[in-house]
Amino acid sequence: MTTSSERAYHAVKEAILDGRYRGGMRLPEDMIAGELGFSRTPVRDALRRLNSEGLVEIAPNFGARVTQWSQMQLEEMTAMRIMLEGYAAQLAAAKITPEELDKLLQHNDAWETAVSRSPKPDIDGIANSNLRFHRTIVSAAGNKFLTQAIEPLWHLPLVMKKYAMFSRERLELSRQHHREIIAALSAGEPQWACEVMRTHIVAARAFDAELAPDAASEAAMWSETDAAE
Amino acid sequence: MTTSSERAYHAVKEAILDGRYRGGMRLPEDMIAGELGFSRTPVRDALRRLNSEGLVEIAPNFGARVTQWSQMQLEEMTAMRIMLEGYAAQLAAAKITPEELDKLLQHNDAWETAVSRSPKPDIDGIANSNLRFHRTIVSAAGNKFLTQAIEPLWHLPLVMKKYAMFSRERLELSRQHHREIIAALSAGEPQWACEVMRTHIVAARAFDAELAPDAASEAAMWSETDAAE
DNA sequence: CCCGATTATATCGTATACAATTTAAGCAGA
DNA sequence: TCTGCTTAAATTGTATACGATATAATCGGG
Repeated sequence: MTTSSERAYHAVKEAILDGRYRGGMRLPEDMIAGELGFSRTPVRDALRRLNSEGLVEIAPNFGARVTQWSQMQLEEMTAMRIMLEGYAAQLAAAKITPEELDKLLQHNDAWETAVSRSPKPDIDGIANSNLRFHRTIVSAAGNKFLTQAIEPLWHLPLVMKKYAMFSRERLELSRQHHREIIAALSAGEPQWACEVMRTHIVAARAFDAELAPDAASEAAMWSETDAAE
Repeated sequence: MTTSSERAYHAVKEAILDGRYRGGMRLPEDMIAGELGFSRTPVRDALRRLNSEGLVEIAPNFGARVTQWSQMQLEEMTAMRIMLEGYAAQLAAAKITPEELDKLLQHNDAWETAVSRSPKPDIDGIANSNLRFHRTIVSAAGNKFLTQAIEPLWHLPLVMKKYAMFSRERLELSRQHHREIIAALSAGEPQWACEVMRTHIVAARAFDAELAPDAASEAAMWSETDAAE
């Protein structure tokens, strides 16, 4: 049986990533405890854990609120992803196993299925399979500290998936990138893998910036506090 | 007044970095609480926070123990430092302020003083001023996520400072590196700064590996568990 | 003498109670 | 009406109690 702390952690995390708990919203321990049917203790554990992952911020004697990122921080996160995931792809190319490659193919199949669902692409499906795809590569890189450094940076795209504009061009380009990444990893070419991965993330950033210049900052900045005034 | 959780956190962290709590040692909440004069609650908070920083590992219904790193993980950590601190130096070169540069000079002065203390170098002084030196650069880089990713990687050199061999050559080389880093940052040369910083860390790794081939792994692997058997 | 089951101990997981602190509200006075 | 102080409410910080779980020790059988 999983502990209450664990379940509280996942429940709150999911609520934040789903957008039910929005940036800036306060998260009183009592409230969460009431919603989930636990006491404050496990909720406290969960909030502090989320704090260390950067999803919530805690002020002494005041409590937790959902982190809201500024436009500048969004750019900082992306810059980090480019560096770290590029490195991950490089390492993975040298040591990825057939099993991991197979898993990668499966996630990519799921991704393509979600993309070509009619009449509209399956946004949740895209986000989930995409995350698994990237996570598999980082895992294959086999550096525990790299994994820990990257994980929090994936919160951003998940929080913002609802605001993302997935044009047909963008999806087609991502599809090509995914396939080329798989090719580079299969071929065991570290530098190739690194550069394609960087391209993949940079291109996504460009689409976010050009197609929806304000959506990102809006999504990030929107706060419960502001709304109340 | 700082909270008990905060103080417990710093107390335990210091004990680990000082080597009083060694790798593999169990840290029962009751025991720590007794030593520090707190109840279990704040100690629990502290241990979970240290867990997320990687200094302790927690198993459900078993408790916390001080993390011990394998030789491979030590290498992974260093590889991460090379990448992240190189990037930090690059960013810092473009935006460091005169105040930060001044602070950097002060930490370097302190470092040189500690190095040339007679009759023997001041190991603690070296470790502390060195950490402040590096931390100032990362802070000047102005990327919050970069800071968070690097901080846990500094635990390693602090835990191992007592085992490190600081030969005169090594200290002299580090001195030159520090000065060149300052020069590159002053000149606002990102690429120069990045490469010197990488050199600095790689060189340190080489000294650790060559001068004391087993000390590192010994320090890392030595465990309370093993000793008891 | 060794091995498996059972009890005992140590430790954590969670709930709850109360103290401490911060924020917000209300009120008096200028 | 606005400012400053006092009071009230909300929320966290900490201690403690009890139940749950894993590890270690003990005991009986082979």
